[in-house]
Amino acid sequence: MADLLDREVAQRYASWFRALADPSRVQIVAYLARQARPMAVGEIVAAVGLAQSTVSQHLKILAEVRFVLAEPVGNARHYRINDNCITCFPSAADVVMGKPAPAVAEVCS
Amino acid sequence: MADLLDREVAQRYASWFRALADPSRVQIVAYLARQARPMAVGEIVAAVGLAQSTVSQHLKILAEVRFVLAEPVGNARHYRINDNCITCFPSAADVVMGKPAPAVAEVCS
DNA sequence: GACTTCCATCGCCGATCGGCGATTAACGAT
DNA sequence: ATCGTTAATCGCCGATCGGCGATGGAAGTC
Repeated sequence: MADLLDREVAQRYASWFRALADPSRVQIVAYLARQARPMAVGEIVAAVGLAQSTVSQHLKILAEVRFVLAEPVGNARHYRINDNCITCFPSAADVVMGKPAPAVAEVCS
Repeated sequence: MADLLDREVAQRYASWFRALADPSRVQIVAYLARQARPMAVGEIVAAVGLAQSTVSQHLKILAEVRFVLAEPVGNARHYRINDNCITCFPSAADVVMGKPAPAVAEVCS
């Protein structure tokens, strides 16, 4: 029981993985990660081909774990990838798979 | 729409993330990844402190995506981490976060 | 054979999920 | 003030999840 991953850490990582537990959300995050500029919701809707309300709900889930960040632009809202997650999320995957924690970065703010 | 991640790839990755979308399963995988030898179900039950049926169900989910492998040993069943996942799962996290696919390893058999 | 041990499976429960259409709210333009 | 436009929220649905106790089956022990 000594080398059992701390429950709070496990819970945080699980919340990250749960945010990507849906193929549409995986596509949205990967899509935003590949864009140079922040994208409006309508553009994401066009890209993934789901209803606007559905995409909005997915974006809310992704924003709650701060995988994506939003900024209001006039009438619209632009979403972009959170650069901190680009490094800290894969490192979480490393930790789960047994590699020693790579220094800091545990919390991607 | 061009740089939208392929749906099938997104689905496979989502199934991996969904397998770790629960803190108990994160603990189980991390636990097995840190063990030198395969562990019996009873040992895992003792480590995580859940009912035996619950742990067995979690192990089934983890085995379905081949994060863990099982081998019968006499009366018992020993579970161990799938070494292929140690590299291929974090690389999936990299792909989602926009890093170019690191060569092969896409499928951790 | 009878008995124990180990684990998978079943059935049940409340809770959460993923999808959608409809509505509401905020903003820009006229 | 009245329109469009954009996006968040609401309410509903069926489906899945996570937990448990109980049952069942396979392998070891006596």
